[in-house]
Amino acid sequence: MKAGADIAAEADVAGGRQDTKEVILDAAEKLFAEKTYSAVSLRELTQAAGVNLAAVNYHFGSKDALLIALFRRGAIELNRARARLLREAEEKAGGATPPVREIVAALVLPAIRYSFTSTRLALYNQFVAFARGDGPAEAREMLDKEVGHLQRFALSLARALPHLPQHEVYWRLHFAMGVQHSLYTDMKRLETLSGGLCQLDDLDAVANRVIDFVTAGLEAPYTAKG
Amino acid sequence: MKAGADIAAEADVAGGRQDTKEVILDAAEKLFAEKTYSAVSLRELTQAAGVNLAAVNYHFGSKDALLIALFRRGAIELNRARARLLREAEEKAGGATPPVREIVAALVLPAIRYSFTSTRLALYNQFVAFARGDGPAEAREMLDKEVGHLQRFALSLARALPHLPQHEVYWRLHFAMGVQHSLYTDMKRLETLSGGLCQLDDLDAVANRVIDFVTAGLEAPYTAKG
DNA sequence: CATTGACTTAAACACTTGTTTGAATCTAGC
DNA sequence: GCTAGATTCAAACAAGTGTTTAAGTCAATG
Repeated sequence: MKAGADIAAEADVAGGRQDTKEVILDAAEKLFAEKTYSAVSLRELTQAAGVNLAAVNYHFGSKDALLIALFRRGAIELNRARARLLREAEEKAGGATPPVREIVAALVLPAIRYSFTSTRLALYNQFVAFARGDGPAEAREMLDKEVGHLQRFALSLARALPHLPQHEVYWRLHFAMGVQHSLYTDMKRLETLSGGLCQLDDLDAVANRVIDFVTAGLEAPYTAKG
Repeated sequence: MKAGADIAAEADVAGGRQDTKEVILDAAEKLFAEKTYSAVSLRELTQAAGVNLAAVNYHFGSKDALLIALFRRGAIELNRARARLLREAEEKAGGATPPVREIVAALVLPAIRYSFTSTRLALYNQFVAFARGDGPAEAREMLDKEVGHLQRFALSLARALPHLPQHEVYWRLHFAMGVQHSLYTDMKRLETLSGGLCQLDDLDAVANRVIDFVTAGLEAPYTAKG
């Protein structure tokens, strides 16, 4: 049985090999993003991580549990960063509503940072498919909690865009998430489309681009039908 | 050996059972979208399609070849529809450049239609992962050809948005594709986020929403850095 | 130093995977 | 009506899957 894994986390960091649990998570993050959760075998995964085959089942219980732990690690960090930025923007605005552009920045910046430093976000869709499919109820609950975090942004945007009906705000927030997704899926397509002209190199430039696009989309005039 | 499969395609349509090849493609389209290419076994797939286990290998050669054929069927139809709409918009504009909004409509409308009638588009990301991963060169070539079709839209948009440098046009076209993707991935999130308020029910309304958002994003002022 | 408990390891387990086979069935064409 | 070729079918195949086991290693504790 395991026990002190959490306490003795940073056992021999300088020694070269970090905590096994985290080594596995890192390797899984990379491989699941490159291929697919179900396309990556535990043998391939553990070999890439440099750990024994049984390590995954020992430390996480099962392959499914590994995916859940992996998603949890990423979701917590991401939502924490988003919430902090949104709070800062709200404080800066005093009692008033922050401008749309700053709400968008709070929503989008953490994800953009991840796009530059890791493949962490790329497995979101994988996890959704897993959760909706055969995945356990625990996975579905995590997705629901994820939605809960987005509600704060929906609220803020609704206040900043009073000319829009509530459901339109939801739709446009959804589209904004789609733009965000485009940063860690299909980047290859953009690179070949642009002949190598467009790449994830300058974080500030990319961030500005995304924020410009999304802000304009959110602020677009509302053309109700007939 | 097979031979007359293509000619005798519509053998007994009225009899109840359509061509086996297409029954398999339809079932695969549905299942691959719901779960994942590698998460769907041939046994599950053939059972859902009501055909024998060996039918896939007989008609397509392998599971991989089935995925490729599936993607090809969808890509051809989609690109054909897009190209037609773009051509019509250009003809309507005479020699001049069509307005951004109509270019966007040509790009987006066919995909939106598919989102309402089938799960066809949902496997795009799956296919990308497959092609970049262990997939055969044939798959990668298909993706490149896909990019080629997008070039026509990049060109049209560049003409309609002369104030933007070329690479910025590419980026924004990329974002537009991201918005499009949001229609067939994560719709569940939007539904729970909005408490069931937002759904894929009224095609024209959704189309207008998407076109409004994307057009505004594309036409956003260009804020070059430094 | 011996012992405990967390961790690692190699081997085996039961099971599912995609694919192949060879016989059975069906369908035109002479 | 019979033959030839396309299609279907049940059964088997080899390879790979996630998981479990039991022996082994190691560091800290008493």
